[in-house]
Amino acid sequence: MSVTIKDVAKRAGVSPSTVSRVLSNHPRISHATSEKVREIMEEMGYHPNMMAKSLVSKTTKSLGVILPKPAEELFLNTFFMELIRGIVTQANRSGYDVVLTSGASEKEEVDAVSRLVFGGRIDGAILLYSRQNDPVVDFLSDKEFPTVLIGRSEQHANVLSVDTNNIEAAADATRHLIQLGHRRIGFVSGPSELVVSLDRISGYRQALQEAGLPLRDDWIVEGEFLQESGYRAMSFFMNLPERPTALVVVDDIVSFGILRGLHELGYKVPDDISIVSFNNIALAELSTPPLSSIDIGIYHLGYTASQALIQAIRGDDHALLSQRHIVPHRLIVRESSMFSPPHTES
Amino acid sequence: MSVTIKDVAKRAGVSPSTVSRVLSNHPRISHATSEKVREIMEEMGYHPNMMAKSLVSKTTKSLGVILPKPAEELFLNTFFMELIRGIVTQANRSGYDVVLTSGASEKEEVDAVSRLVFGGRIDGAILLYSRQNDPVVDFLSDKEFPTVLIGRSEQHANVLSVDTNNIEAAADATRHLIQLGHRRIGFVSGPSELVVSLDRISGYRQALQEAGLPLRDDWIVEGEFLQESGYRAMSFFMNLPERPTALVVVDDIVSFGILRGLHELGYKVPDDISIVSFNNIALAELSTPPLSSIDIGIYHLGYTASQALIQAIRGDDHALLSQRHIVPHRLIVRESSMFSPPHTES
DNA sequence: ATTGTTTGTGCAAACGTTTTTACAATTTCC
DNA sequence: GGAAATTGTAAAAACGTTTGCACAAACAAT
Repeated sequence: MSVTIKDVAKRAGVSPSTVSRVLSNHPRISHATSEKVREIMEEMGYHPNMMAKSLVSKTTKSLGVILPKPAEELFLNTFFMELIRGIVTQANRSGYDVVLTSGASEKEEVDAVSRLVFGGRIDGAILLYSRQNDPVVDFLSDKEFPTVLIGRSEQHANVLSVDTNNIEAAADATRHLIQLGHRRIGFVSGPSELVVSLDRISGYRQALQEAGLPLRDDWIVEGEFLQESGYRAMSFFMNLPERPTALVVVDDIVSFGILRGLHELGYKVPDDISIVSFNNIALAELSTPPLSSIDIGIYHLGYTASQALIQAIRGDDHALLSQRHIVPHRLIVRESSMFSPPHTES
Repeated sequence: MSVTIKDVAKRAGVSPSTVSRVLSNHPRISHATSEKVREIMEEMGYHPNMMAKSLVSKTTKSLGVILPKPAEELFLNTFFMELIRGIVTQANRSGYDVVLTSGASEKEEVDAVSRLVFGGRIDGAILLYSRQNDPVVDFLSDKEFPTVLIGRSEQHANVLSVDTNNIEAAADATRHLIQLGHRRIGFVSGPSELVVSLDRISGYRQALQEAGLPLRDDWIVEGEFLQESGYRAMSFFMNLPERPTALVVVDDIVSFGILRGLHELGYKVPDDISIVSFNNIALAELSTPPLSSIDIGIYHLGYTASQALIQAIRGDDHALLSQRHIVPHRLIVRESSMFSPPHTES
C-alpha cells in the first residue's frame, strides 16, 4: 500500500487538491504551504501514481517503438541497438519512457500497435525501418496518431520522418573513389523494395555522371543486407572479364561478406579493389582491413526521431508536422579505400 | 473521445459491470449476453483503456528493462540487441509490454528505476549486465520488487537470475583446444570486477588441471570487452619467448582485436595460433577466419529472463524465487581452431 | 466604507475500469 | 410445493489523480 496524495494531504492538514497543485507548481499556491507539503512528501516517500495521472490527463509520457517484424538479418546489425539507444536517451531526458514492441507477423504487429494506441499506453510512435506499404504506417497515419518514421516512405508524405540524405551520401562515397582515381566503380545494392536502396543507387549514378563516367547498369548488383549477398556480389564482379577497381556497397555487413570472399580468393583490399560502404557500424573499424564507410549518425537518427516525436506530441506544431528531418552524414576514410587503383586503361 | 465500457453497455442495454465481465470471461455470464456484447464491442470499435485497468488492478502488464549506464563498449556488441529481442518476444507473447530505460549516471539510473517502480509503471524489472554492488539491484531487492538479473551477482543471492554456466563453458572451450593437441594455452580475460570474467578463468583452470597441464598465471591477461584489449593481449603473448599455441578469449569482440593484430604481424590463424572465444555473436562467423566460439544463447537468455520474471510476478512462486536459471551453451567450432598446434616439445 | 480584484484553498466531479454486494429469476432438491 | 441452491445481472464503491467552480480572506481602488 503506497503513499497517496490523500495521505500526504491528511498529514499536511490540507486538501488533496492542494497537494496536487503543489506537485504541478500551480501559481496560486503559497510558498509556505508548498514548502510544508513538499517536506511531508519527502518524509513520507510519496511518489505519484502514473496510472492515475495518465487516466485523467489522457497522456502517458511514453513513446512506442515498433521493432520491425523479426527479419533476422536486421538484428545482426548493431544498427538497431544504436538507434534505440539514441531514442531512449533523448526520451528519458525529456521525461518520456519508451515502450518496445514487435510482432512475429504483420498482423501481430498491427495488433500490438493498436493495443498500445487504443489502450492509451503511448502518446506517440516511432517506426524503425518501415517497408513500402507498411500496414502499421497506414494504421497510424490513418488515426493521425503522432508518428515518426525512421527512414523515408514514398507514400506517406504526411508522416513525420527522420532520415539520411541517402542520395547525397551515396554520391559522396562515389566521389571519394573517383577522386582517388577510380574510373570503374561497381555498386552493390540492397533489396529494391527499400527506398534506401533506390536512393543510394541514384546518388551513385549522379556522381558518375558528374564525373563524366559511363553508367553501366550491369555493374549494379542487387542483394540483401546479408553477408552472403556480399559474397555473391564479389564472385560476380571478380569473374567479369573487365572488373571494377572499386565498389560502393550499401551496408557494412554486406561489405564484410565481400572482404571475406576477396580474402579467400587471395585478393588484397585496397590494392586489388577498393571498397566504401554505408552505416559505419562499430565493427567497420575492426574488420580486416578497416572499412571506409559513410557514417550516417545512427544514434543521432534515433535521438532526432525521439525529439521530433515529442515535439509533435506537445503540439509544437509550427507547421512542422509532415516534415522530414535530415541527419547529416560523413565519410569515414579507412584502409579499404586508401590507395589509388592499379594502372589500367579504361 | 474513444469508446468506453459505458458506451458499449448503453448500446447493449446492459450495465457496465456486465460488459466488464464479458471482457474477463466471467463464468456467470450468459452466452446470449456475451455474444451480443461482443458484437457491439466489435461494431463500435471498443478497446479497453489500459490506464484505467491498471489503476484498479494495480498491475500494468509491463516489464522494465534497465539498460546499463552507457558504457559505450557494450553497445558495440550485438549482444544487447539479441538479449532485448529475446525479452521483448517472450514478453509480448505473454501479453506484457516492455519499457526500456537507461541513465547517464548511476544516480540517474536509480532515479529512473524508482520512478518506474514507485510510479506503478512496471510490474517487474530485468537488469542487464549488473555490476558488483549495483545500486539498482540493491534498490530493487530491498523493495522486494520482482527482479531478474541477467548474469550472476555474488551479493544478491535472493534475486532471481538467468545466467550461463560460465565455469563449464570456459572449461569446454579449453578442453576443445586440449583435444586438438594444444598444451600451451593462454587466457584473455575481461575486467576482474565482473563475475563472468572470474568464472571463465575458473573454468579454464579447471580444464587445464583435469588434463594435468600446468597452471601459469602469467598466461592470463586481463582487459576489457574491447577490441583494443585483444590487440594488446596479442602483443603480449606474441612477444613471449615461449608462446602459447592457443588462446581462450573472453569475448568475440576481443578476439576480433586479436585476429586483426595477428593479421597485421603476418601470423596465420589457426596455423600459428588457435583461438576460441565466447558469445558467438553473429559476426563471429563473418570474421577472417571465422571464429570458434561458445554460443551462450543470448536470445534464449533474454527469453528465459522474461519468462522467469513473469512467473515471479504471477506469483507462481513454488519456491522458485531466488532461483538461478542456467541457459545451456554450446561450442561452435569454426576455422580459428580447426587445426592442431605446430609441432614443438612443451 | 463599499466595491472590486487578487490570492489561497477546499469540494466534488471526472477519468474508465474492476469488484463486492445485493437481488431477482430460475432451477434443483426432498 | 416450498426451501435451498444456482444463475444472471445491476448498483455502487473504489483505484489515485486533476481541475473547474466556489468561496473566504486579504488587499486595492474608488
